Amino acid sequence: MVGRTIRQITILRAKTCRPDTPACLQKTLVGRRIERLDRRAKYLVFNLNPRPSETAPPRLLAHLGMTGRLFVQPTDVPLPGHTAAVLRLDRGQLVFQDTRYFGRLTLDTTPLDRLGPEPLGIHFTPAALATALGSSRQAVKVRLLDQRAIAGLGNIYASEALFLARIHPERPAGQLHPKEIAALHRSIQTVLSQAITVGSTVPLNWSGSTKTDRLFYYGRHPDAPGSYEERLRVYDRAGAPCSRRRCPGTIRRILQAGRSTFLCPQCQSTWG
DNA sequence: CACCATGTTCCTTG
DNA sequence: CCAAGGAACATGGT
Repeated sequence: MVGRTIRQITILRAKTCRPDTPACLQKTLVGRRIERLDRRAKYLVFNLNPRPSETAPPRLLAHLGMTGRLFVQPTDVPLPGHTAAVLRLDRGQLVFQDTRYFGRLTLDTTPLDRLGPEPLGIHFTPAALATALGSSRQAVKVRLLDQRAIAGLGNIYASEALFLARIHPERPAGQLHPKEIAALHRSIQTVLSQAITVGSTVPLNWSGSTKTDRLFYYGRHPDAPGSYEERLRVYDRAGAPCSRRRCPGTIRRILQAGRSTFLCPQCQSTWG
């Protein structure tokens, strides 16, 4: 997409670009060239070329929410159901499809200012994690989902990281011992790195009959059952035996801040 | 029919 | 100040 110019914009769901308006996006983006793509937390950042009078180049933020998909397709291919927005380019069109409309496509970049450190960035050290956890009495799992503490960790990988670190999700965040913080730090990086590796090995193929799409799945992959499955150890595995060697535990599901948490009560201890 | 869902922000209440 | 809970966004799978 880098180097292409936005020729036309169609917003089919006005709320997708809030707090902006479709007209604002139209005015700001049409005729603009995409100079660079960045990622910050779960935001995809489109850096656009500035106009002569402008000091700062505008940035377009995309967040996929839970069901969003972003892809380029030829202009003569019909739009899929639940298409929220279309950016027509020099060649092809960028489609933002979002079944549940939790996603965003906006010029409002203020969410970036509130984000904590990137878990795979150089600033994310055990000390940085200790700072992020602070002296909070909040459950560590809930804390890990706070994007101001750590940027880009979601519900699945929060459970996975705590399982790998053998830390009970309900432990108060501020009461973890230095060794546990070090283990959690390592586990977060391991879980995310492995997920990225798995994702990057899934072949991308838009042509022909296969719909292999490099998306992440926690259940069976729709086209390749078993072969490209993510290997999640606890998430969505309530009732299954713990995958840790010689652990007799059973994976349990609990609710924290309205979200599902999965854990093994046997090997994730409640008391450091 | 009921309940659940990979996310984030904002608001109210205690 | 902190923490918890609900709402909002809205659809589809089981």
